Amino acid sequence: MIFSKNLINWYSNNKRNLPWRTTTNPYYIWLSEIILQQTQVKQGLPYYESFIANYPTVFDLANANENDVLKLWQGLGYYSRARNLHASAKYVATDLNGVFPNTYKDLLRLKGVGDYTASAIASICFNENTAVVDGNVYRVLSRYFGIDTPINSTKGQKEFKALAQELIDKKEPAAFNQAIMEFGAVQCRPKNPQCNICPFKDSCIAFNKNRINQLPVKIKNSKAKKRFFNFLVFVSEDGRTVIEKRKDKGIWQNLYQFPLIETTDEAKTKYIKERINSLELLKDETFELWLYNKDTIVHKLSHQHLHTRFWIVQTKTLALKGISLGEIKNFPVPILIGNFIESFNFE
DNA sequence: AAGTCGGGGTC
DNA sequence: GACCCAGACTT
Repeated sequence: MIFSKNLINWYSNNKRNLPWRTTTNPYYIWLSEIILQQTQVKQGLPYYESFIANYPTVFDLANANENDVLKLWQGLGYYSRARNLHASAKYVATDLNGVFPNTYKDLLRLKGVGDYTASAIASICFNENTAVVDGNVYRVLSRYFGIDTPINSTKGQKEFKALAQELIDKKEPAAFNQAIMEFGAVQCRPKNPQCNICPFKDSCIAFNKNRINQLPVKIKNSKAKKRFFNFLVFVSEDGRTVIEKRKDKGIWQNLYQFPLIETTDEAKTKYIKERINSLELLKDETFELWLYNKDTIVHKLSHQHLHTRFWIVQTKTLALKGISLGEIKNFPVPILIGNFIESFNFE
């Protein structure tokens, strides 16, 4: 198909120089694809570099502690990716003797690897004829072919996957897949696409019907909910504080945080004081309480707005537990906590 | 089929 | 504010 040939041609002339494009080693390609899920290249790039530097082989990653893997992932978000990455590394290292699955079908068995990622690895590493459909592909195809089916509907997913599979260059699946994604990322962008210099503008339906800014169609998602977080930052005279691991399902699973009091609305100082008094941690210890951030920090996630306050709790000593202030930097924490630690400047 | 899971960036 | 990003998984 001429469209596919032109796309590959465009790619060979315009592709960015990226580190994972110099290898077909499935470990590195897999690593890059997991990191790049719902993540722009610019944001993922330094994480890719640090992962291959710290874990040059799948065995290194498999032998790591989950805490260390999460620490390296800190700030990238969607932390289930890191947990699944670690679990899959163990699976490949132990059950498969370090040899990656080499087909789309078998790759799908890895935790954290879905249709897109299995297609990407299978095509890039093993020349399998499986089309990738990511956000870029949805955009390029919906515009070029003028397709109105919502891309986040079941019907849309099937339709675009089938179309991409029809278009893929069977002799160069790796080049085609990367070409269509790169084209979407660099030229056929969500906002202000470069239609004026586009090699496909004569045949692009959206461009010729002046519908570029209407496509792709996407079903709107629900609004973010408000939550109110009160973190208790204990600081004892002997330089210790308290952190805890988030065990529950939900955001930030297996990351660490200061003891949290979640309320249904902006908490009053009196209420926080009462809650601290009821903690076993302090026994009969007296404490001084002050609010660190006068302005509530609103940390925005995709589906939640976290109205956050950091309460400093100064005491003489802490009953058992706790860590020294300097140790905090070894634990993986959400960026919300990390930013506080940096500004508070422990020790 | 609808929700959930982050953080950074653009407009 | 709304929307997007080399999506996957759970309910």
